[in-house]
Amino acid sequence: MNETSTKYNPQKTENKWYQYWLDNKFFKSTPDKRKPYTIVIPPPNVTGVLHMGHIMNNTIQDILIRRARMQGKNACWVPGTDHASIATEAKVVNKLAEEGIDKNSISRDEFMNHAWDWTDKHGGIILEQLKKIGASCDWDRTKFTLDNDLYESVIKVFIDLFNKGLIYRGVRMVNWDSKAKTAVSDEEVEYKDEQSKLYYVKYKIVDSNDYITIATTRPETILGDSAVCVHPKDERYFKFHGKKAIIPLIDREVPIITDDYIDIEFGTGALKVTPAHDENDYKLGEKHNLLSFNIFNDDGTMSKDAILYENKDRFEVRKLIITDLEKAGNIVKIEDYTNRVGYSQRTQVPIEPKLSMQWFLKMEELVKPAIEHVNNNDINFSPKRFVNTYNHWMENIRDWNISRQLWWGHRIPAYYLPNSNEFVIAENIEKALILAIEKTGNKNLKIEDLKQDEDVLDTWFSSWLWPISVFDGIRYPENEDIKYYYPTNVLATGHDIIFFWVARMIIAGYEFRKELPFKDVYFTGMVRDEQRRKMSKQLGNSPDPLKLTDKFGADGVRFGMMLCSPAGGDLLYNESLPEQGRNFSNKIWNAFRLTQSWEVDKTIEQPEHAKVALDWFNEKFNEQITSLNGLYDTFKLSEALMLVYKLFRDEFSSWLLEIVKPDYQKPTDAKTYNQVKAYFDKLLRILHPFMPFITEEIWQQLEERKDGESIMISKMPVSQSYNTKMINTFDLAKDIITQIRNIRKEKNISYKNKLNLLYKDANNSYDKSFETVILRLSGIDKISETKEKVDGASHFVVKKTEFFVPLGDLIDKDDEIKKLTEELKYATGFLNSVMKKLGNERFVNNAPAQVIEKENIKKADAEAKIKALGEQIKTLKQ
RNA sequence: GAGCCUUUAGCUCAGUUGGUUUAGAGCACUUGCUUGACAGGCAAGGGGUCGGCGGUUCAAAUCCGCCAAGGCUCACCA
Repeated sequence: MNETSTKYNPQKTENKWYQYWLDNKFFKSTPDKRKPYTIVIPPPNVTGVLHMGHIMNNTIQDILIRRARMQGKNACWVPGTDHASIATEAKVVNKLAEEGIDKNSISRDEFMNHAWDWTDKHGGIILEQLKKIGASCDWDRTKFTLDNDLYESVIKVFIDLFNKGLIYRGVRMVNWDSKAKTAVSDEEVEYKDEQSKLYYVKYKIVDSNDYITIATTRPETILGDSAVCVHPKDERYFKFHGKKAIIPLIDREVPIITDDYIDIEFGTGALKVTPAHDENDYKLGEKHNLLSFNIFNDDGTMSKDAILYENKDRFEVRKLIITDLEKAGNIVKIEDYTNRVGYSQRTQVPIEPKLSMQWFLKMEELVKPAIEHVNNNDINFSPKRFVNTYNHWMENIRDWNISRQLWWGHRIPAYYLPNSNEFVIAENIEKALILAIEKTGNKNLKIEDLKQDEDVLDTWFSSWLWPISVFDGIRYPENEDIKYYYPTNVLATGHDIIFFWVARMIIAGYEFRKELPFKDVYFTGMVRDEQRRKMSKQLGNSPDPLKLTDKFGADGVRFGMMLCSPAGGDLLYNESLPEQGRNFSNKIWNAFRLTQSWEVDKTIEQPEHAKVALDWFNEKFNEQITSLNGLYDTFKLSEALMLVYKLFRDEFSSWLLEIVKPDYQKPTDAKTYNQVKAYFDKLLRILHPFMPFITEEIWQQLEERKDGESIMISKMPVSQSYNTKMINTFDLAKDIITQIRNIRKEKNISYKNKLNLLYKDANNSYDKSFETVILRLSGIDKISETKEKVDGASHFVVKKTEFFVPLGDLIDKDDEIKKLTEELKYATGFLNSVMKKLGNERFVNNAPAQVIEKENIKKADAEAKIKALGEQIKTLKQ
């Protein structure tokens, strides 16, 4: 009669329900009287595509937001994308290069047109992909960091910070990315250990035949040397104090200076000093007033100032100069050496320390409230340990280089006066002109005379405002949205961007709204493969998430991702995870098919076994809801899912449904049917945040639903008190059933052969509440009391009650004795461990009374069991 | 070099302020059952001296110290 497929088919339902949710505007949120629950998405790169990390991260957010919505809160999940200046610009530059267009040959405006074309073409694909996994974002609120309102917010913030004296411009040693041709922040540099060489090179001493030997890993920078430095106390070099050395190949005379920065033990104890291309050398240069030779061009080739090898790449030059130095007789030796080389996080080329003019944000004062409010738990990190990492960075914070030599981004609102380094800061050129006239007193200045700074701001300089700017709280601090939705409730993001983003959002929150940006931060781990390798395109170990959803269903994939992603821990992905999710979908589906197949006969009474089982399930359900809420509160989402999984699969399907399902081709009573349906409904609701599609599909079929009804706006079951005693009693019944099943298995007795069960209850502790359940699930005909031991019966003890299953000839005495002896051995061992405690005088004198009481109960139970087992063995042996 | 974290069954992890059976779950594995919801399901089973050593305590997977292995973050040794 039921033609529903035995397998759940996600393809048939997922798009349908997503569209239904959209059509009914269930994701939409506007301020009202309810409590808000707000999440802002960590904006993915606008031209990015969905990867496994996004699935995990956004599934977490969707779970939290769907639950909040069902709890009656006004849930608002704001989606959006990030312009990702350096990454996107690199993609556009590459694309232009493929078309034979050099970025340097076109104007800024032309480039921006290309970049916008690219963005329009590829942008937002990732948001469409998020819909496939069920993300319930309020799409009407979708933001992009280069939208006008967000752009203006960034500029406004820049001006504000400048006027507070926190932004300055200056020449500093910065991390130069010679591929993207821009400076990057300290955080954007990744250090890698690298096998390289340590070159020992001798420099001739002026007016002498003597040489001084230095050691360097970067011989190409010899051309930029302006001194040789030794430790003032290094006796080997006393003779060179005050002398000059000659740079090989270019014959430049440089002073030999002394400074206790030098490590006497390292290399030869003599250091070549290249102030323009090394942070420490730069400091030495400033201290000792050395010349600075900038020997590199912006693209990493040698500049005119290098004198030799002009326009050749720095790494090619490294080889060339070694050959030339060898020819000139200056190489003393070359050793293998492991050192750390900084790479640009975005372009993966080695970073070149370089002196350049940049804009910086002073951080020292800004971080103070951000440190305070994380450490006093106003903002709560899950897991807690990330507070350490956070503190370490915040307490050693350095000024933030916020300028980038790129075009794709928010252009720095500094306008230079004609032929001058003097500038004014203003939100647009018209206002800049007014300020410029004020500043110079020159009323003839025109807009054309002003020149805007060419640089754009670091991408993170816009992202750090995200929780505020998506609600337009920078431009309009008193608007209804920002007042209602801010602070947001929870941020779910990877711990790899704790400094880039999380810390800076907290700083911005306190600076611009005097308030935290979010109450909780849930740090996710990385998605890795089974060998703990990061997912990457090169390794080819990253599955295509959309293919996975095709294969296993979005619910299956979500289930797989969540089942073992502990907060902050890495997820070791393999395909068995979504497979388990798909299998569970089938399980739910088939439980539904089962209930659908029941025919209801309104004339029959509810049988006793169904009544007590449903009573028990009510208590069990409430107990589990209470635990579930606790897990949510502590962000233990994997455990929360596991709890729901077990509740559905074990308690509901394997126990409850097995008990209440009618006999083959028999009808069921109306009361049982309705109660089961009601619990099914409740279970679907608690499952919904994890598996939104299948729960909607079944929920819609479970009852007649009106158009516009949906599980996603139904009420989440709330925690209620529950009867622990009933739950425990049922557990004892489960024990008895398991024991009988074991006997059947051992003796190979089919369920078709009915058995009898007798119990001997000397302590009056046997609870009969679930007898009808025992009868039903263990194929027992009759349960009766006995005062005496029963011959020819299999025997077991649950709690303090002895049970006998008469088996007649099937009993093998030796087997039975062996089994009981094993049990006796365990019980005796257990009793011994209890007695050891109770026999310890100091334990009895010092331990709390309730602990001792528990031990006494254990002792009594064990003794009763041992006595019963012993007697039974004795009987058998007669 | 500094700091932080981790170490519990084959794998991934729980284990709440030390005391609810001489340690738990999921997956994997083994066995049995299954023509009446479930290309699977059900039932059961095996598997751990809680990284090592020492200490505190009546009581330690849990607290402290040392050691070992692994990981993360930060840092200017050419």
